[in-house]
Formats: sequence, C-alpha cells, structure tokens
Amino acid sequence: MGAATTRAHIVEAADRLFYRQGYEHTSFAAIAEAVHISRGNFYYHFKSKDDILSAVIAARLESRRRMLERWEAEETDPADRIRRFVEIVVTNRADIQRYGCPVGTLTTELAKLGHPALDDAGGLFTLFRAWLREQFTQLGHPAQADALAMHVLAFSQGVATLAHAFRDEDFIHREVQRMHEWLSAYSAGALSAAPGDGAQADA
Amino acid sequence: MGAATTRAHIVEAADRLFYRQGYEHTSFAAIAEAVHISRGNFYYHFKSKDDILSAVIAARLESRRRMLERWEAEETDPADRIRRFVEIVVTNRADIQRYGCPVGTLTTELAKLGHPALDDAGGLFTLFRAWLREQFTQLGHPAQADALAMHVLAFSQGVATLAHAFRDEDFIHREVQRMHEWLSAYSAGALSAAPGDGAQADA
DNA sequence: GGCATATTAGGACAGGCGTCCTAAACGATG
DNA sequence: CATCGTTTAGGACGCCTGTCCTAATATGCC
Repeated sequence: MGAATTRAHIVEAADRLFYRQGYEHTSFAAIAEAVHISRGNFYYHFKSKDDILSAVIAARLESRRRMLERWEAEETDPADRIRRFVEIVVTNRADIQRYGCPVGTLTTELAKLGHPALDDAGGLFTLFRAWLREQFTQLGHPAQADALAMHVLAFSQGVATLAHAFRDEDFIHREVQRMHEWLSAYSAGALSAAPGDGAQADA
Repeated sequence: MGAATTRAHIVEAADRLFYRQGYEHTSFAAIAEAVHISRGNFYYHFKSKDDILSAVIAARLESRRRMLERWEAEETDPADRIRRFVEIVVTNRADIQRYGCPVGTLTTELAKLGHPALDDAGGLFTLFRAWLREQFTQLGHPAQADALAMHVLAFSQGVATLAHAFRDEDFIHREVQRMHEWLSAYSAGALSAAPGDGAQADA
C-alpha cells in the first residue's frame, strides 16, 4: 500500500473523527486506531497534528468545491441550485442531528482554541457564501446578492444547530419548506428591487 | 472572605473562560489563575471539573430565567417581548462576534465530548423555547407557537454563528431587521391561521 | 488568649497527550 | 540473491492534565 493511500486514509479517518468528536478531543491514538497503524508511524506522513488538520480542511474544501461544481453542471437554473443548497440540511439530516454542521462546528471550535487554522476553515464559509452570491446575482439580484447569500447561510447554521440540539427532524422539514417559500419570491424574478432586502419577499 | 463568595468567584471566572475558550480547552490552572487561588484549593469548593461545569450551567440557567422574568415584568405586549428576544444578538453583538452564542457553542461542544452534562446545557435551549412558545401563544398562535419559537431560536443561532465566523456587525443588523419585519405579520394579530406555518406570513 | 473549625497553599501522583527516535520489515530494482 | 529507499512498529521523552493529600494558615466562638 503506497504512502499516498495511507495518507488519504489518515485524512479520511481524521475528518470523520474531527467531525464527530471535535478536533481537540480527538487524540492521535484514536486516529491511529481507526486507520490501523501505529502512533509513531504517524509522523512519517504528517509532521504534526496541526498538519493533519490542515489536510482535513483542504480535503473538505476540495470536496465542497467539487460538489458545487457538480451542481452547476446538473442544474441550469440558479434558483434550483439555491434550492439544492437549502436541501443540504435535509440530505444530511442524519449526520446533522447527531453531530451538527461540519463547517459551523469546526469553525466555532477552532475559534475557541485560538487555532491558526481558523482562517483556512473559514474558507469553507467563504466558499459557500461566494457561490450563493453568484447564484443570487444570476437570479437578478446583484445588489442584494451577498446579503441574500448570508441569509441562506444563517438559515443553514440555525437549522443545523437546533436540529442537533433537539434531534428534531420535523423541525428541519418545516424550516426547509419555509425557506423554499421565501425563496420562491426571489426565483419568480418578477419582483422589483426594494430598499431593505427581504421586505419585498415578506410583504 | 467566605466560602460562598469564593465559590461564586470560581463559577464566574469559569463561566467566562468556558465561554471564551471552551470547556475542554479551559484548564484548572487557568481558572485558578483567574480567581487568584491555588489549584489544590479547588477541591475544597468543587469535587471535580464536571462539578464546576454543572455549577456554571446552573448559574446560566438562573441568569437567563431571571432575565426572562424581568422582561415579562417590563413588557406587557408579548410581541414586544419577542422583539426583545430577537434583539439579543444586537445587544450582545460584541461578545457574539468574538465568541459566538454562549448557549449554542456550549451545547455543541458538550455534544462532541459526549459529556453527561449535555442534557443540563440543553435546558437553556428548552428554557428559551418554552418562553417563546408562551409568547406566541399569547399572541394568538397556539397551534404554531412551538414551531414559531423554534424558528426564532434558529434565527438567533444562525445569526450568531455567522456573525462570529465573519465578524460582521452589519449582517446582524440586517438579519434583525428582516426578522422584525417577519414578526410584524404575526404581531398584527389580524391573520387567519393557515396550515403550514409561515406560509401566511410570506404570502 | 486558646481552641475548634473553615479555608488555603503547594506539591505528589498517575495517566494521557503530542512528539520524536531508532531499528526492523517491506518491496522494487540490479 | 543483494541492495537500496520506502514504510512501518514500538517505545521513550517531556509536558500538562485532573485529582488527591497533607500541612499550614486564617477565622470565629467560648
């Protein structure tokens, strides 16, 4: 088995453990046990625990980037793309109820630790934010695109956090439906831009 | 200085440190240093670290309970009470941008640690949820009260998480205004109850 | 003032952590 | 088969953690 394969296995196991148990709470021994290699052997592939974290973040970034690119290929309507993003909390509802949002929880933890990799992890949020902004721009709301993108992100984070805390699956479906209804006002495309974003969607 | 005073100081310092650095990341030495007592002396007041965590959670519960009781005394209109709840993210915007939501981040961390005190910490969410539910019931939406309460909670968590990640204060104000506009549809009181909560507020 | 109690300080202890080192096993190549 | 670089195992190291113990100090009551 090549070193690249082992390295990928380590990143994969670390990714899962960091997500489920948190970064700090996951020990080297735990990762080693998951990959079935010895602890000492670790430092042949990674020179420190922070190094593994960087690799995990890079892998997540790459994974999400590919996912968004796939969506761009599969959905031609930007409104459908946004809907698909909103549906994430439904698609991943099992994991979200058990472990929360992989992006939000990691970012929060690294912030509390004062970890230098926080900026890298923040790139995940930035990736989604920029992608959503682009979709809203294509929908014909360039001026409010960023605010709308942030609103959708906040929706996802809020739903994930509470679905995690209460293990409430019905709540997820309710909020997703509410969000779809809210979005329909924008994807209709016949709305005039009004000052104070969101006002025209609620009125 | 009495033992009760010292105990209160310990809880106060631990509360702040748990909030800013996280529970696991906060060591006994750090708390001791903050309170200016020796590490060993700790176990005269608390028999374990988990014991301090329980005391901190109990203190937060009591603090929030008193806050909500105060609001009930100061605001007679349940709509105003809900507005005040929504304004929390503005009132505490400085801390939220720096450390996130005290309730959400603690709950998430304890869940990842598999800590037994998670249920106690979840009581904070339950406290707010029940209080909001009561306010929406008084507003005349008893059937949807719980779903509406959860929606407001999700709003707070989503805003707090993203305001924390991006350190974006304008975003907080935008989302709060959007929420106020959404709420105005309910506090108007002239709406007929429709199946699928939220639909009548968006249409 | 003397005494019992309440409170404190400081170090000892075992265990787990991330890190590092060294030697052995492996696999491909001549 | 021999030899090389690659990959591995396993343990040692120092550090920090939560916990506990004991002796010293402060406090309040007769």
